[in-house]
Amino acid sequence: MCQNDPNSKGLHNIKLVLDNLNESIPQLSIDCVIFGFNNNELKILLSKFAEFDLWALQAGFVRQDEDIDFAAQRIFEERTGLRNIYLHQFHVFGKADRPTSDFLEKKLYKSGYNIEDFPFLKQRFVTIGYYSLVDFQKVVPANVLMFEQIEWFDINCLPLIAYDHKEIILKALDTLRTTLDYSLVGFNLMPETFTMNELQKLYETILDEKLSRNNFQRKILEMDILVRLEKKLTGEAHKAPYLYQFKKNQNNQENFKQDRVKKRMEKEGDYQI
Amino acid sequence: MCQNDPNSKGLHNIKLVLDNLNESIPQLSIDCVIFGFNNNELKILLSKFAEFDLWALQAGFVRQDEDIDFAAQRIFEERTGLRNIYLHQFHVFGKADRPTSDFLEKKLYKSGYNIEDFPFLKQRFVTIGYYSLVDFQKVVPANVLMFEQIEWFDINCLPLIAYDHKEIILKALDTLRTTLDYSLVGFNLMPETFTMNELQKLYETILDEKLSRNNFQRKILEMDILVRLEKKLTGEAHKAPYLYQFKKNQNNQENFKQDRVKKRMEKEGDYQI
DNA sequence: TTACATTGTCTTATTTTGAGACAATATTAA
DNA sequence: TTAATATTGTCTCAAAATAAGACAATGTAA
Repeated sequence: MCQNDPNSKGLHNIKLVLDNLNESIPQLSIDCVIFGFNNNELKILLSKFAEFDLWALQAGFVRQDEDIDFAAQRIFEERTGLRNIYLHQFHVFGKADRPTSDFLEKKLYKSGYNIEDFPFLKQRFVTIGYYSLVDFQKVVPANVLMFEQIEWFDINCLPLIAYDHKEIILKALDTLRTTLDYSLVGFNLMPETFTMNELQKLYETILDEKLSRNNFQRKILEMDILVRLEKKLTGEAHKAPYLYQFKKNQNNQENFKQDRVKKRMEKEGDYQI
Repeated sequence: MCQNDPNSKGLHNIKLVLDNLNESIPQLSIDCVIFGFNNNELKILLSKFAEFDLWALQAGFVRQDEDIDFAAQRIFEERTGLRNIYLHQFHVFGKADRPTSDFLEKKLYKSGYNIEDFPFLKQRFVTIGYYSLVDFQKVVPANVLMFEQIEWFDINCLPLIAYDHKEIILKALDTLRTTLDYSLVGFNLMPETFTMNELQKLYETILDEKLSRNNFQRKILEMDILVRLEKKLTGEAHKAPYLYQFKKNQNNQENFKQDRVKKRMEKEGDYQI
């Protein structure tokens, strides 16, 4: 499942990072929060630093001749193998006291590197957060640079997270929840075919709230974004559910739309006119 | 109305820009889109480059020891005199071909400067867009750096705009429209007291659509965010409207909320569950 | 005093949402 | 073979929200 190039692991790849940095905009980075859905759990893809028990978002830099959106695509593609997936730029994190990478210092020193060669370890970076929604089954996670492991983690069960990436993850999740677009999120996170119940579980997981079965089905079908296929015989002792598929063409990644706001407004006693 | 320090105009202030840049994160800038409402027109505050017929957003850089949000506040305060106004970070613009400041080159050369001293003129900057909503009457526009004029422009009647600032303005406007929060927008853009009709005009202007008078009044009053004051005798030949005021305390700038999304969804044939 | 334009509010029809009910049905147990 | 069971697909009806029309109230001008 996981393509690990043995040559692209460990701290010796710090040179590659340096090379990347020299061709990139200084003190600016990109962090990708990659969401997948599997086993009724919303997951994100994290990479483990070689020689540290620390996990981080899929990150990289912006080359001098590169659009920031393209840089995000490149970083995303390197780690997932997927192309043409919409990445949504959701927030810039730029506190003056953002954590730096100086935890690497000691190990680099031990490994015989000259610390003076890595001034960026102590520099504050401003980072642009992107998130994406992917079909869990289609991703082939790949290690890059100084990471030695890449894995999916349940959003409710995260390991020790590097930098302020926990905050970035929470902000991405919040943005996903408050701007949820029903057709787009489902389209990207679900496999080819699925049952209505599986789809409902996805939205319940993202929103962290129970939805009523009858009304969910009615609304989704009214939206006219699904094709009903044959029944799925699950082998279980009850009526077999239909399989569904998202209608093709109709989904336009560029046309990312927001939603899910009214409900929050109402909860807070506010609503629109 | 406009505080113009004669010492802070013209190209000779390019040195100040240089000083700022040397203490700042390279190739990263901040652009503030400042919205005001006056005379039933939605306006933004633009500054004119000295010696050019070119207008630009209120922009600046992020100091090495400064939060990006704080930098935006500082830039905003310099130009408006206002403090503690919420600035909403809405998008990062980072195309590889973003226009640079090289149009300044010729004039700097003529003025006897050494062009080699200004390498940043040809560098691509990534810029973070912020927008804010302010009470038109409270702003005291001030020139800074190499700008010689600062003025409000009707959103529908803009002058020649520098860089890609037109695109940034349109994106800010789009964000304002699609995430409109009724209580917050009104609270910030309206003067102390106003009539219901004036408030309705504001929303109609922002949304660029006509709203029905009866339902607007009902909904706004149901939101319970206004205090009704005495009537306003306008001298016109009809029933006098009441004056209103936003309830104090109740508005929390940190708690910026989104709205206005459902309607757009519906127009596009999509809606939430 | 009347005419007029606009305001504040009420009413009614329509649409949307929330919640319960029930028949249909694939499998298991008897 | 039949009954029991759990889940599915759909319908119904009440409640809530929204849209649109109507009308009395009222400052000012004629």
